[in-house]
Amino acid sequence: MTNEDVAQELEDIADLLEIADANVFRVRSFRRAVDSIAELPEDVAVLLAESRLTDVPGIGKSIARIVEELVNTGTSEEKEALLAQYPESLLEMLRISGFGPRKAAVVFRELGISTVDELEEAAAAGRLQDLPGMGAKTEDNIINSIDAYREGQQRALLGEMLPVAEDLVARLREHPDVIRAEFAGSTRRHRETVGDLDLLASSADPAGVCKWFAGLEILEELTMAGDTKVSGRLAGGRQVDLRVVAEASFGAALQYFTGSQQHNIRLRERAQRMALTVNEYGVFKADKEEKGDMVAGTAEEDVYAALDLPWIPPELREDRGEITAAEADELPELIELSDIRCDLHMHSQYSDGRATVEELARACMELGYAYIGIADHSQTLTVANGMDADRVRAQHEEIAKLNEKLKQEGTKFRVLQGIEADILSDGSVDVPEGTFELFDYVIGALHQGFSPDADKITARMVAAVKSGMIDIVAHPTGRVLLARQPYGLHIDQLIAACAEHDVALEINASPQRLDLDDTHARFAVQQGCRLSINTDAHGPESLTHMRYGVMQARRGWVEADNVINTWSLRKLRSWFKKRRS
DNA sequence: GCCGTTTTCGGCCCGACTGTTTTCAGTCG
Repeated sequence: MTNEDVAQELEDIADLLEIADANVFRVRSFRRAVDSIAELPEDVAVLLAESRLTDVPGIGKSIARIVEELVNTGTSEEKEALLAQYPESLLEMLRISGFGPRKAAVVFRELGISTVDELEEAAAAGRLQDLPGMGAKTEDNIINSIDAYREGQQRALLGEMLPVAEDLVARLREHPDVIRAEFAGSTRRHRETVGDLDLLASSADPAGVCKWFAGLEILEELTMAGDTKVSGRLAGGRQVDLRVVAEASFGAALQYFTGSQQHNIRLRERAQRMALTVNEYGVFKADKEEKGDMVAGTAEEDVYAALDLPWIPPELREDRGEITAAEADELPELIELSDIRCDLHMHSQYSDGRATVEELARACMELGYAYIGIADHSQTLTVANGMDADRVRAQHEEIAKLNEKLKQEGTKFRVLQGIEADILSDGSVDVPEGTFELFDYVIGALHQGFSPDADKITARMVAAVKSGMIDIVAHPTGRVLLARQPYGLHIDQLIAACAEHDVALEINASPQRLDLDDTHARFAVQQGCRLSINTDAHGPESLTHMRYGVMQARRGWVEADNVINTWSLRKLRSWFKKRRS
């Protein structure tokens, strides 16, 4: 059972407990455990075997016992007992916006409704309006929400939503009554996927701005329209929320709406201990004499300062120890896009890229890089026009000529020759016979023969790492966001091997991959691995995806020196050389 | 159910909006 499976089972229990009207704090505990397990870099089974599970924040004896039961038997008594009272199909109903556990319990108890289809039918037939707390309007909303749900309300890629958020913020800023505007939420935290867009503005006339925004033609549907808050849906069903506050509260509101929810809960608990209270309008005194006195609110930095903390970068605000680190003044100095001096994984026309080597080089000079590496596919990957030995030699000559030309032009920009070599089913590396010496470096990658057997895949990759043939492991888990699960892989073993043999792990910056993810990147650095952030571009236009790779690295607490792309060409070359000797 | 620089018991973040209510519960973030 994977961590994801365990988290799902615990979430089911939390949902069922809520339907069963259990203690709200008990439910909250389960939800906290779900989050903790979902983002664990290590396998729960490993933690369990080493009795380290209760070290995880939010997991105590009871939940640890349930996890143990799940890992050993695939189910738990807790869940079975709940399923004896409520059918599992009720859980799907909770996905319907505006329809929660209370209403689910009522329709099941009163009318025996247990599926989304039955719910829709009952709402359409007007059978819900006699139930307590429901009326004709409720039925309309349920029908609309079920439509939206069926449209497929899955999360969207950050790479798709960030440009939309940037555009909407620009439009807000053009409004004459808007003082400041930003996007917040998971978009500002640069999460790899985004559920909805959270926008924030300050104004002396919040109601006027809300009214204007509610009338924008890009909102295909309006779901909520108050004097300080507007919610609607974009084409395609994506939800957008706008909040408008007074300028004096902008910093507090930005902090609040950036989240994450767990991070905010930790902050507020801390505020309570300091006799303060935090909400989206500011930080206020909570003790009797001065109750309500405002301490901070205009700037986000001031909110943290009022809580005796340095400002915490949004990417870290996930309740993963950032508040403790901030307290001790031990926040990482996160890598920035401007630290990146090269991109080492891109494809030219020598395999499946659209541009020539020179076009890629010129585009990267424009981006301000000091050098790049071309890494075309190897011969086994015929579908991607992988290079055989002859083509490797031809490319080698072309790159040498280009470097000579660049030298003549007086620039120090240089092009390295790498290769994205397939790691074959026996763990050998597909570098064409007699060409190994030509390459400045080799990237190892898995593209075919995905076995369902995690042990096999792991052994194959570890063998390649141990062979001394590869310098970087490309997109280590093989996942494609919202499309393909990672191949089964014991990533802790791969990370251990990379640390031991000084092989870098890639953070593939393609918005569809972002592989490694944030928690694995952090774990890899903790284990002593180097990382390499690369775009895997197949044309010049996707070279700018580098920013998404850097965002993911920042979420993984990664500093510039952990990433080989921040090194000078001289330093990187000597590292490659040392690895070969 | 979890947790501890007031605590091993007694707390647990905070507010907007909606729809159904005559003062508030449910849902959401």
